[in-house]
Amino acid sequence: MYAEVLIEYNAKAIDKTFTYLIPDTLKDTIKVGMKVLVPFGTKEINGFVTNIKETYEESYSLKSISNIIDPSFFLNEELMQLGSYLQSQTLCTKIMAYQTMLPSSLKVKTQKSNYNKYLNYVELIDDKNKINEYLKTYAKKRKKQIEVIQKLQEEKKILKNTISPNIYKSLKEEKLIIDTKEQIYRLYNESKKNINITFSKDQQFAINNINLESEKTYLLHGITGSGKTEVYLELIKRVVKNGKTAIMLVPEISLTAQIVNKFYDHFGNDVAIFHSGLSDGEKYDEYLKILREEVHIVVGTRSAIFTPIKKLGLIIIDEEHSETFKQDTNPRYHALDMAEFRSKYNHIPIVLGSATPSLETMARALKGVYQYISMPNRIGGAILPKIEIVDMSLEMKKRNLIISTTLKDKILNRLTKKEQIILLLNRRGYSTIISCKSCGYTYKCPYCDIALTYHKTSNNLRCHYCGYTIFKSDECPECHEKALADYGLGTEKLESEIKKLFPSARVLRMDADTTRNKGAHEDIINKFKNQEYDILLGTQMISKGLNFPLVTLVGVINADATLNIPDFRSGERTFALLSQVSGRAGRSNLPGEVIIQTFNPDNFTLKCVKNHDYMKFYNYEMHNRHKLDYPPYYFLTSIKIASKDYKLALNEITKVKKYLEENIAKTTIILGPTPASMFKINNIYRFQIIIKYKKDPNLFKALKDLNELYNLNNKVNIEIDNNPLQV
DNA sequence: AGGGCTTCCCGA
DNA sequence: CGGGAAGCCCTC
Repeated sequence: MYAEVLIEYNAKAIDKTFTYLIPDTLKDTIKVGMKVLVPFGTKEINGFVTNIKETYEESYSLKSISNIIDPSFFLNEELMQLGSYLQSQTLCTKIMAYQTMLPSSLKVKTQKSNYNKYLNYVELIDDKNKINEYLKTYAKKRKKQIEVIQKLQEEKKILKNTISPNIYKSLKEEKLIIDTKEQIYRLYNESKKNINITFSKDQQFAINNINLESEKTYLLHGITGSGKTEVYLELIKRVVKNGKTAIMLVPEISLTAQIVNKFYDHFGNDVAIFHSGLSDGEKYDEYLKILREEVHIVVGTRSAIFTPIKKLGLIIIDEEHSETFKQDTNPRYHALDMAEFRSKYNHIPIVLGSATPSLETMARALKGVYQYISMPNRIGGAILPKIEIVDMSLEMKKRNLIISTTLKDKILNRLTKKEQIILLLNRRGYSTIISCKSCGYTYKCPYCDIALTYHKTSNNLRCHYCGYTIFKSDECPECHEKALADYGLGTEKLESEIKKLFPSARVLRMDADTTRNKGAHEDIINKFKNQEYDILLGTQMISKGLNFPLVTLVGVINADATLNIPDFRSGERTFALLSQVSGRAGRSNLPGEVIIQTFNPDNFTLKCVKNHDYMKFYNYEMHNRHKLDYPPYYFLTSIKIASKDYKLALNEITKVKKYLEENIAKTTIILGPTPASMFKINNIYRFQIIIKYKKDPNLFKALKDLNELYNLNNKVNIEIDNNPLQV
């Protein structure tokens, strides 16, 4: 028998299978989808079996597989097919596709001997005479030893580390005890509670209208606080009752903490969890629980879509609009795409949940491709917070650069009432955007409607989609003030400003810096929840799914920062973010209030946020997208060419454009080449082309060919991203 | 990817 | 002529 094996070097040049002989000793254990050790060139290296066959025709002589790395871990038929689909969609190397699907503890190059974790016990030997003899002989002398023996007679086994080392040693020397061990899981939770939920009308409607026997995709559009989680729990309960299993994807760890606890409460140890915060050992254990079919439910981030759970009955993607479901490094896959594959394979439904669905999803729902289910009311009759927009250009004249008078008064008011406050500071983009500090004017591309990026060396502003360029003038083209600048504010500066303004307030900061360590994230959330602090300030990570009943005020410091990021989706992102952060206010019987500070008080997106009007925003934004040929009307693909050699990169990207023009449909729009949004990193220059298409049967083949063309070129690298989120 | 083999350039 | 860097190509 022969095996086709992929070599575990992620290199385009060896992205093909090599044939090996299967030795007789491994014939019965080896399976497709297993990791093996093979001789390759001069050394032994990890490989991955993609096929097993009886015959072999080539003329070269074969080497034999040395060993199987771990026979209990392999990708099953479904996942092998999914891997191949992943490879074809993202054009990554074959080995990378399969590696992506296995937990990282199995990905390590130098294979660790064992991730299994055990508890060590001691037991008595199976020789009663010998034990009685000992008890008799030393009845008076060795009291401690006899205590242990008696305890062992009662309990059969006791933990090794509860016996003192000297006693253990002496009993072991007398050959009276033996060591035993039992495997344990690092994460274990049995705290299943009996919880009865009474569903709201909306929730009941949603549950009744999702057909668990169908193969449909549902959009569950429920406003913040409408109780989507309880719908998920009920659906999963029904799936498990039918003997099937479920995967639920969540955007990130900050959400996972609260959601995972809810799942533990409802399902106890029937849940496996996956997220990047787990150690390799923990991931290994959770994976093992699934392989051994000990759990029915998987909750995790993006990569949890690849778990080998059997009898899959339902896939849920919570916060469907979240961009974390698309991986932003190779392989650039979208979890929804993978979910659709598994839905078709298993003939099961997908439920997408969101308060602010992505435009793509909403468009499909309205077209009837997805089934649309709406939950327009908050549970318990809670009302949505009142949102007020504050014009910062008026505040500028009062020298209030960071906190407006309105927000300041409201914060003081909450502090005296002992209620809590969340302040959101938007992330700035990577590129420099020029705005007018007096009137809020921002330079935009007339063709692409995105903010122009400032290039200091040439003192001009450029669109990185189409290349449109204008010179930067000294004064604002709108109000003619000399107030054009790149404004930026970090969380640290905001923190010191807040402390200055409210010296008695207890302020907690949450951003990339303060959450670097494991568990720091949860720590901050718990501290704030326990009212150890009055004000929580941070970046977007504070906006997601957190439920703090005492928060009655949310302040958005600089709504413009996300609005002006040069990306056609910046409006959509701003709407989702601000709606979500607004949802943090007034989640109990205390009414909530939101203050949004901006230089663009008339911005349509902000007005829609203010009125909690998703549909109005949707229609407005769809109109823009239609006008400028953006998704969901067109699909996008970005192609980047990277090289240390500036001229070579420019040369090659021009060739790529020519190749595309000759090989893809004439109706397809090719934009660029332009410098990519991160043009020069580590002395590597990157140019990009953006492709907009509706239907192009030739495109995929052309991309595949281009990818292969550059496989053997080690001076130039090509990066292709289908449906990119950031362009 | 990484090792081995060839090529090519330059100094002696 | 030799040595060493640089490029090329193969790995079942």
